[in-house]
Amino acid sequence: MAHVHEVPADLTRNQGLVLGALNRSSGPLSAYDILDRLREDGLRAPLQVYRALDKLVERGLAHRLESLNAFVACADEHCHRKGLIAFAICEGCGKVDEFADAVIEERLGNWAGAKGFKVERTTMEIRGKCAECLKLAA
Amino acid sequence: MAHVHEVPADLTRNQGLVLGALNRSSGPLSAYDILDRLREDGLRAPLQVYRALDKLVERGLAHRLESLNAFVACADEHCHRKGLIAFAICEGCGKVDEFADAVIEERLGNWAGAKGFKVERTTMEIRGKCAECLKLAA
DNA sequence: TTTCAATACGTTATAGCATAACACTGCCGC
DNA sequence: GCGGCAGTGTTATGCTATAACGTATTGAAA
Ligand SMILES: [Zn+2]
Ligand SMILES: [Zn+2]
Ligand SMILES: [Zn+2]
Ligand SMILES: [Zn+2]
Repeated sequence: MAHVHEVPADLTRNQGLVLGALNRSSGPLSAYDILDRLREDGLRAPLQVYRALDKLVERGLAHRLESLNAFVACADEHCHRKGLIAFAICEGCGKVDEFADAVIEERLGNWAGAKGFKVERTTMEIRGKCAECLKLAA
Repeated sequence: MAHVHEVPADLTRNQGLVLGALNRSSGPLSAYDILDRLREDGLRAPLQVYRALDKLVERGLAHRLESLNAFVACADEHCHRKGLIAFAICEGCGKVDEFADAVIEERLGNWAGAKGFKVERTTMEIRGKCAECLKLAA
């Protein structure tokens, strides 16, 4: 199990609930998944979840996985949105591994510099099978 | 304007129409955008477009941009789905630049090798502003 | 040539993801 | 107090994608 951030004290109620749901999950959750898990806590509409997610993602406490239309809690102790983050997503068990790579970041920076392109954010998602799932399938 | 593939002869009617629409567009199109542009040609349902897109993407003639839920025609003469492809998407004008980087690919390969992760496909999308749009804003 | 499998097609209905618009609340600085 | 700002709650709506059905076409195997 990867590192789990302590929950910052200044989150609002809804933000705390949503981050809690993400932290308790073993894999990515869609906004509607989250909503379903928080109905008992009083959440009723998708927008309540999306608004909380926006803030969490903005602060680097959660990440959006574009290729899944889903979200995960940040699993990297040092992450908090400095620099490029890559995700490896297992199609077998759904687990997500989060990592950073300075060389890749530099490489992208070079490309952007050469083209005069100003990078605002980068999505990098690897889909495949994790070691455990490969072992099981063998 | 980037290179445009000649349209392979063995495409079905619907596939040809969809690829045509993508080729004529200056930017990414959603499946529903494509549908709207092809109603005159007889297309009526999203599924007709999605099915064609599936085949085109499979063959490397088009690409899906996960962060936009949209599609582009392949713009790289050599592309055809060998290896990792990265996309730089301008938030200003919508233009998409497609490129490959062997170093990044190798780097990801290394990470995957070390983790025992089997890569099946990779999404890499840079969002930002292209040189032209930056010039205009200045 | 019949038969069978594979592939594409057309249509309706439905599921899943995301935001617009509006009203209201509580908080903090002025 | 007042004005601004961030958060909230709610309803309605829009966009993206697939399920499930049946039909048509094609191209080999039998
Ligand atoms: Zn993180
Ligand atoms: Zn796995
Ligand atoms: Zn391409
Ligand atoms: Zn631009």
